[in-house]
Amino acid sequence: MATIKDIAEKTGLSPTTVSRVINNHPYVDQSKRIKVQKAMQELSYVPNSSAQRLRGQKTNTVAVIISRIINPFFSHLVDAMGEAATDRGYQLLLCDSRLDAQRELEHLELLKKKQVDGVILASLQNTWKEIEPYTKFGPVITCNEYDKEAEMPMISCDQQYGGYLAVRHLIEQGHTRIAYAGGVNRIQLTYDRLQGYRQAMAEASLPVEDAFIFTGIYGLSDGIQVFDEIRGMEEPPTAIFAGGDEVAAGVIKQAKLHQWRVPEDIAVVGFDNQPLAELVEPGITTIEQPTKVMGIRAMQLMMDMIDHAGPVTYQKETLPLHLVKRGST
Amino acid sequence: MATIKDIAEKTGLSPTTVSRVINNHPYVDQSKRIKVQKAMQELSYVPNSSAQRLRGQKTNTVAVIISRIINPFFSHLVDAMGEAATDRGYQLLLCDSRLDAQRELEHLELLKKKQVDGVILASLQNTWKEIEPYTKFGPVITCNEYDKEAEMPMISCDQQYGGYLAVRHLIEQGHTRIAYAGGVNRIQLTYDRLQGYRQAMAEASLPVEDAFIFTGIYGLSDGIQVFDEIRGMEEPPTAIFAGGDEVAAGVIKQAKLHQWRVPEDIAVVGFDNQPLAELVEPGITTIEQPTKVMGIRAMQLMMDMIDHAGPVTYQKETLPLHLVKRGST
DNA sequence: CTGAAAGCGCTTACAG
DNA sequence: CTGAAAGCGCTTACAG
Repeated sequence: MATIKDIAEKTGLSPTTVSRVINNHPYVDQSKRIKVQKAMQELSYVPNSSAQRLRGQKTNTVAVIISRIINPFFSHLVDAMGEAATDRGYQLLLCDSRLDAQRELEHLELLKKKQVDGVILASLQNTWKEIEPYTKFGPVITCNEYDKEAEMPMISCDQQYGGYLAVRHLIEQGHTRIAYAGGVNRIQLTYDRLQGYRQAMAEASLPVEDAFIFTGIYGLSDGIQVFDEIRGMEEPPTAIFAGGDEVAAGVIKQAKLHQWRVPEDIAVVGFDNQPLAELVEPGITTIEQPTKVMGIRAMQLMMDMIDHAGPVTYQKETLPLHLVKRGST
Repeated sequence: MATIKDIAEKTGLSPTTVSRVINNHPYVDQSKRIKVQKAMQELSYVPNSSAQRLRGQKTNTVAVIISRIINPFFSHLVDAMGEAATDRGYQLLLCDSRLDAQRELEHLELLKKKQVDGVILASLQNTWKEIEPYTKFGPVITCNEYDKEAEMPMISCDQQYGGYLAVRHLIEQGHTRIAYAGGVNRIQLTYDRLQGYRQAMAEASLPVEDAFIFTGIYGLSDGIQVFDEIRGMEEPPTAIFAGGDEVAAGVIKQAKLHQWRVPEDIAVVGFDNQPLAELVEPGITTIEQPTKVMGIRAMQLMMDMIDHAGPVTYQKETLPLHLVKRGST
């Protein structure tokens, strides 16, 4: 493995000069520059990145923490972030927490280790109290998730409004008995969606029945289970707002299995507008999040923070959300 | 940011001793060990990873090259690899080529830069000729994709057999006019699936019509387009083997739109057994790949190669593939 | 335009 | 059991 010293020896120049041509400095004699470039070619020399990082105190890498990459929402978000990073010569280090708070903290250690220049939290398993100590080691921002108490930049969508939009739509379709099936309320984002549900119900003077509120619901199988519970009710809801398209797909799948018609017997609204939303039958009415824009904005903000390195004014940015109507309502 | 020197000063010991306790060396006086640990706590010290990497000539990171993370096949593969890596203290650096050969080569440069200890190619846009020079800078293996000429370890599935299984199944269902819609033949994996198709057809003495062979087909919209072409044919096929579940889903979606019944008017077989295969209606008969096992095996093999660092005997490993029967056939 | 020297933060023989 | 010294491969003032 060739080093800068090898190039220096081969060309009879100093490592300093070689370094200058590597980094495209001006004030290097043209003929020497060419000589160095030729030698680098011949020895297929590439600068050692650990040495550059150690010396430069910069990694050009940002860590992105998500809960799990197999969730299409995250894979699309990461895809957009990665593109934005590459455009400016940054790398993205993918870290999944698998919903484990401890693991999330371990990933934040990357900042202390100087293995990354900054961290984007797209999933949030800890509270601001746990996160805060890390912020003094480098920029930390949130994307998608947020925390009311946190004092860091956050790029997100108005989840309460999303929940409100979904439920208002169901109410407009004439429903009064509406169920909710979402994640865990400890997470702000989930909690807010439920608040949006309550807001729409209150606005229409409709009562909220405890039995219609399902929490800790995430995937397809959860959706199936929720439907089974609904099916067993004396007076079941006629509509359900699910906190994810996969949950919605599970409800629909199971409903059809039991000969319930969608949307006639049960109407369903999902969340995210994932590809599967238009593949299942009927298509899922859903709340679309501007995933791509959100990812790009978050990565750009992060890179700006790193590049300017000044104390960035703490800011929140909220992106619009809208309803996509399909056959399930 | 505390360094090893800070800890040494604070405790009145040498950096050497501090390093010893960081690395859990034996032969450190117990009381001193505790003193150092306390100081590390207080200064919230974490070793600088660039320094460790530079000094140790090891990164504990492996690069995984895929074409695009939003492809569920890859997100599941990466998920499995990531878990296997974490289990042994390795990190996974995700690199997407977006099907661009040049970008793939740039990712291979990570090996020269010593930013990773090895590379797993789960997507392959270059030929062995281009890849080969990189192999002298560290272990490079293939997972999922393969190349007949390449002399590197490869963990993969027998794609020809997969294609054969799919088409034989259609033939057993009584079909004789069978179309194929897959990727680009420049890729060995794709080419082999088509060979499997030909093999099954030949075995049943069925002719292969050129008009029934569609290549360069990848996503949902490609599937829609393929169906539209089929619909316009004088004598259309009665079945189609698609090189991916998304393509299959596109065909089915468009078929239903035009009132063709699936499988009565057109039977469809997909590939990968992705979640969506059981969500669409009818469910997609598909070829299941042991994605998880493949990912874990590849990562383990890579870590073995890195850890033993000896010249690994060049090996190929082929994993089983099987048919999952659903409503689309 | 060019080079010698110092140093980024660590670890590992080596000597005690 | 412990420490001084060298060195991993680079870049950046500094002096010329």
